[in-house]
Amino acid sequence: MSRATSDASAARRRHHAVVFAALGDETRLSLVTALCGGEPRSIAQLSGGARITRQAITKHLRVLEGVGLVHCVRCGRESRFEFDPAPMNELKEYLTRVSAQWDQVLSRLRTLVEE
Amino acid sequence: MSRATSDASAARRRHHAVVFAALGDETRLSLVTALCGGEPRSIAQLSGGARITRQAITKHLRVLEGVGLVHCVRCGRESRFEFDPAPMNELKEYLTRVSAQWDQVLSRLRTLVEE
DNA sequence: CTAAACCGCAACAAAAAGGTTGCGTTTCTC
DNA sequence: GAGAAACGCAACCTTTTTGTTGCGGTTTAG
Repeated sequence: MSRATSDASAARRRHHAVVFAALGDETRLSLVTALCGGEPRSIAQLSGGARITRQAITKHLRVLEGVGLVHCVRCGRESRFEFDPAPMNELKEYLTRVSAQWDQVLSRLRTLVEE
Repeated sequence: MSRATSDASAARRRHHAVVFAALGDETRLSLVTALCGGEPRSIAQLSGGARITRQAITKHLRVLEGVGLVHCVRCGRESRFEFDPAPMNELKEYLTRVSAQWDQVLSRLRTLVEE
């Protein structure tokens, strides 16, 4: 494997890691759940009912925005956040690749045993 | 939704969050990549070539083990770690559910526009 | 116009994560 | 049996993350 290729795969891995990390928090996962229902929601709406402050919710939203899981549209005095599925699809592809590789390992093992 | 149901979904979300968090680190993602290739590897093997200490690698492996992504078998004087795909499959299902929900949102939106 | 709603920024504190070092134990190897 | 290899445990440090509070700036509603 060339240097450029390994650099590229390292960069891809790093990117996957930050997206995984963004989803690696219960509060942020709740926000994703709330937003993937369809309607964009303001910060006030999203922090209503939460047991942490609006500022904390805002920080979590900025983390999600940072990896592209949501994007923000300023609308008058409120900031509306909307879900974006693209990063999740990347993760799904990654998980699928790993699973496929593992299945291949298992089938090779089975073949070996049968011989 | 009943109280028991919302508790259960909260617990499920919490579980997903910790698995996501386990994958949300570049070093741990490298370890997963190394282990899903098939052969179980010892800590010494996995930390050989890394630029961090064996102890740091050990901690990361314990995190992965904590969410079931790998399991450890003591083999003489060495601890061999092996990949386990189950938690990744759970995440894949979760991502699929969210994507499906989002697609439904989009198709509803399209129907609304066409009317 | 005034008050309230919605939000951003910055400073701070507490907790968790990531990493290192030192040391002791068990297990091979010669 | 002695030394080396592989590992676990625990203390410690540093950085990042998570959350709060206070304040000021817009935008909306009455």
